[in-house]
Amino acid sequence: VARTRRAGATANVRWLDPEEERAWRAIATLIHRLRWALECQLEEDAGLSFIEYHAMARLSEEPDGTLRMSDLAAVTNASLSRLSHLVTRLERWGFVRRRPDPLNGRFTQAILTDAGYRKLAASAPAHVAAVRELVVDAFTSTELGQLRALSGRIVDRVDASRWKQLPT
Amino acid sequence: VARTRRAGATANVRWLDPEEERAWRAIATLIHRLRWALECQLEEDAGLSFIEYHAMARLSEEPDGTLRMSDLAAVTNASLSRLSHLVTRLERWGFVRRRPDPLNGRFTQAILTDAGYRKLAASAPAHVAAVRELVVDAFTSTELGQLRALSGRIVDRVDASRWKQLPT
DNA sequence: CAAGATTGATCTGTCAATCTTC
DNA sequence: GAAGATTGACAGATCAATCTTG
Repeated sequence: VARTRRAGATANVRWLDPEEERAWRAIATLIHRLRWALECQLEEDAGLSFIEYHAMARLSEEPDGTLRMSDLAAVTNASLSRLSHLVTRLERWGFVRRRPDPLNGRFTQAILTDAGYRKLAASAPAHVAAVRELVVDAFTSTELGQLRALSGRIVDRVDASRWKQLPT
Repeated sequence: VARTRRAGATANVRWLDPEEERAWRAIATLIHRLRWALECQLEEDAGLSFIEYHAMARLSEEPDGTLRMSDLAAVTNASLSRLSHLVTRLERWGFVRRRPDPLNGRFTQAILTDAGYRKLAASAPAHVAAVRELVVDAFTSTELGQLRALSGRIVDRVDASRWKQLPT
């Protein structure tokens, strides 16, 4: 992280010891490289970004392929503004369409089109294969459980922190 | 990931079972949210992005505060082009300066300035505190070791995959 | 007027093309 | 001519401001 003591930071900071430092670097590398690899895979194989793919995947899990923009933003960890730009793109490509929620005109529904379903169906196998290759198949089911638990603990910490908030 | 079977992807794909799916989602959430939280923390407390901070932190670890651009790119997981833009910014702010490597003019050295050291020293305590709060202090040292090992295994897989390559 | 959503300005990252040094 | 580095054009994300509906 920061072996900056010699630079004059003399405060009473609990610096990371070597063991902690190594663990932290491993995790920092993970969150960078794994993300990058999956972005590349989707870009190459499907011409979609990670978030575009996952937005469509989430829609496909709804019985009617429909979700409110604000709900979709929440499940994809995206800001509403980012999602709006992104859905504009997906709309231009014909994979999603938008309409005001009939039940409450303040909401906007994002709806996966038939072309969207087909795109997803064509893209999913390669993506799942990559997730297996890079993550799932690297572990026993016990280890996978550990990994899930440990990851969950960090995410809980984030949720409890002052940075839990996603952008506007 | 993609429960898209019903959308027509009938190929012989090994889809994720519920257990695997849950583990994968936990990791996918982790790599997104943790990164985001740390970006926010550094932005708020130091006005630096994650990668700007780490570029300076790596420089500070060298005895002379100096690293070749290509080496700095490698250790920060950045492309040379990204790093170049980024160092231009750091240079404008007075935290880093550049000069051709005296030993071999093809290389460019990035050098942390005194102002850069001071900036880092001022920024490090809050960042380390965040890393502790969100990650390190959430675990026993045994668990931290596990986390490091599990993360390392994924990174190894990425390195062995066709997506290991970083961009130009 | 508050919640949901969109838009436009701006900044950062990527990609391709270029420049320099050996 | 190839490795290291930079540059400029473009795509995508953020932030603040705005619009719309209840």
